[in-house]
Amino acid sequence: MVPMSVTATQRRTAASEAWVLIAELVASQRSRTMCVCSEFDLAPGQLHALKWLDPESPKPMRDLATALACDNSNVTGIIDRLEDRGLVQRRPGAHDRRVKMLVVTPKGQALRHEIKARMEEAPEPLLRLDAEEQRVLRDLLRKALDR
Amino acid sequence: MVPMSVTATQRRTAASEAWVLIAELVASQRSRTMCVCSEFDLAPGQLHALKWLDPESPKPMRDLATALACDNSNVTGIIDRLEDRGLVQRRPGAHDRRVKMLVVTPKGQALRHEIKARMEEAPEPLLRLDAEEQRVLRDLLRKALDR
DNA sequence: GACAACGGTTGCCGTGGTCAACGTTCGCGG
DNA sequence: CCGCGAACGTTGACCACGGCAACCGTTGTC
Repeated sequence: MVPMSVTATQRRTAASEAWVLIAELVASQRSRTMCVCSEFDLAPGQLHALKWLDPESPKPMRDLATALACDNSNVTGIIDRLEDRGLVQRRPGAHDRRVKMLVVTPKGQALRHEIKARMEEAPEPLLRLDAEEQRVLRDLLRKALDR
Repeated sequence: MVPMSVTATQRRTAASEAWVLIAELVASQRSRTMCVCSEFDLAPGQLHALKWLDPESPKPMRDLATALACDNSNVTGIIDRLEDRGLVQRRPGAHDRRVKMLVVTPKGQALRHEIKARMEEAPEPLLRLDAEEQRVLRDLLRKALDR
């Protein structure tokens, strides 16, 4: 076995354990997420796409595909359905006629706002921490994610 | 607006912000999860099922459906594919002949072990915290999840 | 013994994941 | 200026999974 410093070993272990717990927390909230989907009659992919889109500045479909970590062709279908509902609009790119920019309609913006509000509600396990602990947790995550 | 104590307001805000950051962290690791899936040539559902199954004690399909927060009929297909690969086995229930217990084969156990090892690797953002911060993060999550 | 309830399977349908192939557009080098 | 490769989006095919309804065999209860 390759020798490893004590601190390096501990670093990996604690972070790994934290990661497992995070995965567990998210998994335990899966049904709640699904509830939000059915509440707004949106499929998961459509929900994620609408949540990611920026009403302030239209984004090319390519960027959405990257954000969702999926194929380009996949985004076509998702946007098709969002467009059918009048939540999003395809608009030809200004400088590059290959790209299509995704514009969130007013109707889409309203729905997006509701969705975000519902999804940002903290799950029960986190609410069991006291105020100080919650702040510490938030700050650690901010630091890790470089915010 | 309904009056609310300062502490209650702060509680909700900090926990909610933490939750948003957690969602962001998990989303940023989606492509890595997909890599693990393709690495072992398993679809996401099959991977989660195999990960959840307990080689030590067979579980009824019903419990798996509950754990995956999905319909019973869905589990049938997932187990079909895992069984076709010889990773799990259906076994008639001992006391109740309606239920089928899911047994992980030796081959399935080996694969499960590999999968868990790969999925437990901490993502890069968490590794940027120092050892002490990682421990604090882990302990907070443990407390929240009641471990 | 009839009957509701439960576990699992099957069918159908919609969503979304991959991949290959295609049309349009862009940028670059000859 | 022309040609060529690369990029963006779409389409088609195929599979994995999500829900729902209907069904069968079993179980527990009245």
